[in-house]
This record gives sequence, C-alpha cells and structure tokens, in this order.
Amino acid sequence: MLDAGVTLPTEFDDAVNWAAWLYYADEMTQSEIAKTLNVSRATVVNYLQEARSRGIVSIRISTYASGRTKIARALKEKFGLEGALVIPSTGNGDLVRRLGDAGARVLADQVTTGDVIGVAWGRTVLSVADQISLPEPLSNLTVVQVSGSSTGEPDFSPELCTSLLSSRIGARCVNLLAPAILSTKELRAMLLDEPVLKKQFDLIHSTNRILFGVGDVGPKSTVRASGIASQREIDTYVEHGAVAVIIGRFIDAHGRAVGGEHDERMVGIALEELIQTPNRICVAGGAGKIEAITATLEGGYATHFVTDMATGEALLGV
Amino acid sequence: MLDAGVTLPTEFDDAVNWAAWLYYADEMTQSEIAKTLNVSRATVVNYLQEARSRGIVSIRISTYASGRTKIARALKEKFGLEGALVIPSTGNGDLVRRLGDAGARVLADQVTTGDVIGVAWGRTVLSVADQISLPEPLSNLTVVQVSGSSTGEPDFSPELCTSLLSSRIGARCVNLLAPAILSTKELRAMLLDEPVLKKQFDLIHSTNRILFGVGDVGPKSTVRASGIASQREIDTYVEHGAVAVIIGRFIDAHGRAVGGEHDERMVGIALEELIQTPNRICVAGGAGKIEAITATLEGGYATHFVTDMATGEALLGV
DNA sequence: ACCCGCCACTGACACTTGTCAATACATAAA
DNA sequence: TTTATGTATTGACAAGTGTCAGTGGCGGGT
Repeated sequence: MLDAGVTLPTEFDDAVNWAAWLYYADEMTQSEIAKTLNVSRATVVNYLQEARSRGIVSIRISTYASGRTKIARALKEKFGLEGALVIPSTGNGDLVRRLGDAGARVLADQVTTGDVIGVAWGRTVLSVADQISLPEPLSNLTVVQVSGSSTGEPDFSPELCTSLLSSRIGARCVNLLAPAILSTKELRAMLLDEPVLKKQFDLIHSTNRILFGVGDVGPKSTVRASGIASQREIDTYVEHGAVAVIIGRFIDAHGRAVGGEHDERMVGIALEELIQTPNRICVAGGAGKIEAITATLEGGYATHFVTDMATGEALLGV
Repeated sequence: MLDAGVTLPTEFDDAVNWAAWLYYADEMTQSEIAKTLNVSRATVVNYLQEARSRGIVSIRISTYASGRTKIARALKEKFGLEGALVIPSTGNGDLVRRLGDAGARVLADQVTTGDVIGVAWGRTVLSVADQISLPEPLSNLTVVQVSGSSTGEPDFSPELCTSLLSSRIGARCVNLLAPAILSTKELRAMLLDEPVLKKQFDLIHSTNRILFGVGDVGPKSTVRASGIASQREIDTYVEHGAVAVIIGRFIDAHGRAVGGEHDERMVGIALEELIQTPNRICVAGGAGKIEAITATLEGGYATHFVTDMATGEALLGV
C-alpha cells in the first residue's frame, strides 16, 4: 500500500486529530482526507463524528454576537441584565433540551480556573449539566450544591444536578449534606450549627457564579413534584402572592421574597445571599412561565439570562 | 405570507444568528431552517457562511487534544516544550498559510485580557497575523513590535505584522519607532537613550507573550531579503557558525547567540530578553528549516511550538 | 486449533450542502 | 419619472456528506 504523501497515523487518536485538522482547518473534503489518510471516506466520517463528540472539535456560537440581536438587547435594557442569550424558537423541538444546550454554552463561555460554581436544581438546570462540555480542561473548579437535598422526584434533584455538572467539567463536587426541608426551624438551626454544614455554607457564600432556573407555581409545576413543600404549603405561598420559585424560595410578582413559617425550615441559599453572587445565570423559558420569569428578572436575581425567542417576546410584550 | 411557527427576524444580523443556532446547536438541516425563516435554502447557506466568516460561529480544534498526538508528545519530550501543535502534512497545500492558521489558533487560545503580546516578523508570523480572529473581543490587549523597522521587503515587515495582528484582535498597537539596523553602535546607543524609545523598550520588557518564526540562512532565506543585514554580513555570521535567525538575531547549531559588530548595531529585543518572556510561541516548518528549527528549540527559545508533521518527524529523526 | 464476539472499517445509496448565473429589490443619481 | 448600480436572494445542478447493513481482522475463551 502506497503512502499518499502523508505519514500514516500510528495511533487511533492521532487519526481523529489529523482528520479534524484537515477537515475543519484546511477545509479539505472528506474524500481528499480519505485519500490522504488511506482509509475509506466512511471512516473519515466516523473520525469526524468522534472528534466532535469527544470535544476535539468544538463549534462555538458567539454569545457575544447573539447578545446583539434585537430581543436580547431589549431584554437587557428592560431588566438591566449584563447579558442575554435568546435562541430561536422552533415550535416543535424540546425546549428544555434546547435551553439546556444554550445555558451550557453560556456557562462554558464564562467559567474560568478557580471558579466556585453554585448549582440549583430543576429540569432546566439538569439539562444544562447534561450538555455542558469544556473545550479544554480547567483546573481548580468547584461545583457546590446550594440547596438541601430533596426526597421527591429524583430525576432532577439537587444532588444529581451538582454531581452531573461537576463530572462533565472535571470539577470538585460538593454536595450539601442535609435535607432541603426540616420539620422545625429549631432543628434547622441546630443542623446548620454543625461544623460540617458551617463549612459547606462558607463555600456556598464564596461561590462566584451560580446557575439556576425558574419554577412557576401552577398545578403541574416542578416545585409541586419536588417534595420540598406540601401542596397546602405551596397554596399558602400562592395566597401570599407567590408567582415563582427560585432555588426553593418563593417570590411575588415584583420579585420580593414571600416568607413564612415553611421558609424558615428550608436549608439552602437565601435570596439575599443569591443576589450577592457576582455572576448569576438564569435559564428559563416556556409559555407557562412568563409571569414567574418576569418576577425573577424584576427582582434582579439574574445577571445573565438565557431563553428562547417566544418567551423573550412575551416577556417584552407586557 | 404566513408566519411559519417562528417570529420573523426583523434585522439582518438577527437572521444570521438564528440560522447559526438552528444549524449548529439544533442540528437542523438547511432546508428546515429555510422553512422556519421563510427564505430559500441558498440564503441559509449564505447566512451560515456569513456567520462563520464574521466569527459568530467559530470552529475550534482543541490544541489540548492535538498536543496528545505521538509526534507532539515526542517533540515536547525532546525539547522540553510546554506545548506542541503538529498539524498534518498535505504535501500540496501552502505550508506557510496552514502553519499561520495553526499558530493563530494557538495564540487565540492563549490570549487573555490585559496581555502584552510581542510580535516578531517574517512570512509565517505575518500569516498568523492575517488569519487570527478572537471568538469574543478581549479588553486591554497590547501588541508590541519587538524589533526595529526594516527598509527591505515590505511584505512581511515588522510594522505590518504588528499592525495587522493588532487590528485583527482589537489590540492597542505599539510600533517601534526606529530602524532595525543603524550604521554605528554609538548612534544606536544614542537613539535608545531617547525617552520615546526607552518607553517602548519598557513595554517590550513587559510582554508576557511573544510570537516569532525561525529563519534559515540559506541563499533564498527571508533574512537575506529583509535588508537587516548585507549578504556579506550574513556570510560572516554563517562563518561563525550561525544556522538560524530569530527576531533578527543569529544563533548557532546549539542555539547559542552568534554575536558580532553588526549585532551591536541592531535595534530590537535581545535573545536574553526573549527568553525572559513567560510565553514564547514559535511557528515554523519546512524541509529547508530543519537545522534552523532544531537550533531554536535546543536553545530553549520557545515554550510553545507549532509545526507540521513532516517537519516534526524530521526534527525527531536526527 | 477453533469459534465467538467485538469493533474498526467499507461500499453504495439517499440525502444534504455548496455553487453560480440569473433575478428581484433597494437606493441614488439623472 | 427613468436609469444605473450594488446587494440580497433564488432555482437548479453538481458536489459533498451521513447512513447502515455487511465485511474483515483480532483477541479471549474453550
């Protein structure tokens, strides 16, 4: 077999790299690459897929450029955001998956060495965690669970969100070793006095970035499936004006905290603490969440906001 | 005209963005996107090309992953490099262009806010400058010309390399306001005493990153076309063992500086100063430069090295 | 030695994408 | 108003790409 002008790759990994360079940097066609590498074109296709899936090749869509679209600019203006990313609506595709992807890109864009990243929970946050990948490994990253662990729906529990995200980006993972909700506020106070938890809360207070979603309080909402509060307790919050939940805390239409007895039994970051975090990325969208998201943004809980176009327009159309 | 499930883009810029997201993030086909956006598929093709060329979409090939190929690892090992990037050889394509692209990717990967980037000159360096583009703008970048300006071949002069690179990455540009070579070393000393030049040399000494190529001393070499030295002066260097030129300075086969009277009349960063810079990116390749590159790497002048496979193998095969 | 399972690889087909000359549209000048 | 000029867009064709069932080779197990 003749060597067609290139020394043959001696390791499998190498071949994937050569293919990636020849295709994406040199813009050769797959057939040309196949000839150069002495393999079939189908194999080149496989190499390129491998390169993409392993992150050897990463396609980045500038969040900077996207932040300059009309809607994103309007959202930034209206709610005083530092950054907004509005993805196109498709009408069909699974919105949570798509928002997760977008949120992952925003987070991946911003993360740097040494970051301590707080992570809330919910379907959207889990979706972000599931899809994130860094183009190169970063050293000294920490992911911290910012609310207690819930006993309800395990598919998007705080622990899962935290551990999935941390493993995807190669970060140290710190799970909060306490239930999200306790039966009395005295017990909560005693628990928080434990040295282990004190240490964890110190870490929570040192997060420089936090990722969270927005929950509504409707009949099919995540918060009602989460187990952090009974249906009656949630109803009580709603009676007191609550329209949204962020990281387990209820807020009214203007973004003000809605407190109560139940609130004082919860373990997790408080809204006043959240707002101290320099970089607060909120990912949320969907027709049913307009009111909840408006409340969140009006409350100034987010510095960066990721949504889709339909939601963005609804938020502006009020 | 019916709105096909998506609100129509109201600005041109927006359309390009939506297309980019739908194609690269959602992996929709161009036909689907065309339907969604109510334009022809050909227009979508144009949008996507626009998105790529404007850097809204950037395809990144992990230099981290490429550094793990056999040859790159061997080069790092042999010459004690921090990083090596070896691109595949094609036999046909224009090597300078391809190395320039690779070097640009390495530099773009490493540059961060606040950097002061020293830039040498030469065909390869110019090629890097010509092809670099940052995925997002970075603030407070400075590009410094590290050697005096030459009167010879203007196609790859120090000024051009510096100003092109700085404009491509949106950096402040500092050109060295002095000729590369003066007629006496006394004049050189006087000139360097000028406050303007003192200030510029201060900046040169504070560069934290430097980009340079390697010149050979053969009959058709860049240095002989550059005008920084006469053919006779170059011959004299060669007689004293010079096999390579980096940033206007001659070195022997082991990377040691080859001095001389001419050397003392040059304006530009010295080799001892070069080696103080924390991050030194060297881009070079080609069959005729093996000896010169070996000398450069043995001298420890580079921390990061970019080359092609054929050159890499030749460097290892010694 | 044999069989089995695994996985990289292949060939041919159907689909997706890029190209390019021609067209529609806008804006500015006559 | 018409004409000119440049730019965004299109349709149809050529070229490039993804898929998938099937092949071939290699190591582990019996």
